[in-house]
Amino acid sequence: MAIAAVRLNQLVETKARILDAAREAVALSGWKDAQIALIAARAGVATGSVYRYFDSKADLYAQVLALVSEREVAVVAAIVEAEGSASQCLVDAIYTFSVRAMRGRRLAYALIAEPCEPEIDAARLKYRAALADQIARLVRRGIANGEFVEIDANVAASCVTGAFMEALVGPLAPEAAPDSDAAKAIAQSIAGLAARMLFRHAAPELTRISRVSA
Amino acid sequence: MAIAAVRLNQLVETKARILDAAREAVALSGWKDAQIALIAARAGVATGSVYRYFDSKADLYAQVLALVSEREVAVVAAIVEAEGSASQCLVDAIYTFSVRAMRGRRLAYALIAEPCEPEIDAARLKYRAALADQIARLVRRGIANGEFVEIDANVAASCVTGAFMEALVGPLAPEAAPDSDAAKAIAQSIAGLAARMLFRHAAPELTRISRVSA
DNA sequence: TGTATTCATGAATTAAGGTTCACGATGGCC
DNA sequence: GGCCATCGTGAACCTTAATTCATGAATACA
Repeated sequence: MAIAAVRLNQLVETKARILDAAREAVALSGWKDAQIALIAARAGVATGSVYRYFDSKADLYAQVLALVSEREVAVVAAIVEAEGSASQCLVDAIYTFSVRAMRGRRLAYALIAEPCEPEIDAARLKYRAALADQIARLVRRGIANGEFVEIDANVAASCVTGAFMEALVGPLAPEAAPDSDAAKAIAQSIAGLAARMLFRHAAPELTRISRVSA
Repeated sequence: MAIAAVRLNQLVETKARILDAAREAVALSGWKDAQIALIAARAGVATGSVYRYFDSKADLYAQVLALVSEREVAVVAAIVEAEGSASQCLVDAIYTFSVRAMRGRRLAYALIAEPCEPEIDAARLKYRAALADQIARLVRRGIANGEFVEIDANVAASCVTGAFMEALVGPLAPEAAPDSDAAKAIAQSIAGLAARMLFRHAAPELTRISRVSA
């Protein structure tokens, strides 16, 4: 039984190594390297072995997406749950998400926006939806306590999510060194802008933030 | 020469018929029907004939995208150029774009959000960029005359474009119920919200708009 | 009318990876 | 140690459309 546990552990480790290899390949050069044969080589297993752990390529990448996304959604969820005004939580959530995305720029781009196969693209929608759900909760809280304008929470959450996502990865996405002051300023701009959509009263601190980024 | 002109005309017509067939196929059932053989049959020509007019499948759909998109960008551009406050132009532009998109839901969904082949997806970026460019011009105008907060125009345009595009995806999705009254209300919500990001002073009329959609 | 050129055809070819599978190796169990 | 179940292997197989091309028809022009 003790030995069986070791064996099981190896299975889990191999699966993890394949997932890691897949994530790394995408983080390094995007979806063009997301080929089973390449991933297998990178993970140090045979092509066929990948199919001992995953039903299909789509299944593999759905799990890669889940792995990375769940962490990000959890981070945002924690901020959403935090004490403080809905306005502040909203700005914090977007700012934090943005900074984290900029840190893993290539991977974030791949997971959010890079053209990829339809099947993988479809899996991304779940991630986006999960993120928008967190924002929607915050929006409801802000509306309930009068901080935000009264508006359909789902539409508002879509707008907010779309705004910061597009600004982060869109064609006009700013290129700045991760963790640099410039990157932080951009994240602040984005967070400030996106959150402004909902504020019932203009946020005085935004002016300062916008000056920093200008 | 007169006969040669007729012949030339037929060539142009055939090309147009193929483009139309491609657009209609996508408008009817999305990218899964975007196959050369199907398009050819729909246009009443042989499969190979498509390649007399287009270099490749990607080329064909790039032209379909251009055809449809240029019209939409032109509509937005006209509104951007129009008299009036930048705020009003911005709301009008987004509202009009949204209403037009909802009118041709299936096509708009395919052109904006539906998972599709990477090569076609890449072509969509040009459209998005062209649209964002129009918004950016408006943002600069609004900043210049003091209507909008002072912020990097490209970041702001990305946020605005991302906001209304993302918000449209849900309502445009084939599974969403088409309802034109609700569509107008949603378009108003989206336009009001997205524009609010930039307003220096809260727009009093948004409250009314938000009530309509709530 | 003869001939060259262009255009249309659609079955056959290609391409590119995902997926399978027959076989060998390894570990667990008695 | 012998046997069974599981896992690893990677070359061969498939699948799915895009793309090509040899052939024939139609047209322009002399």
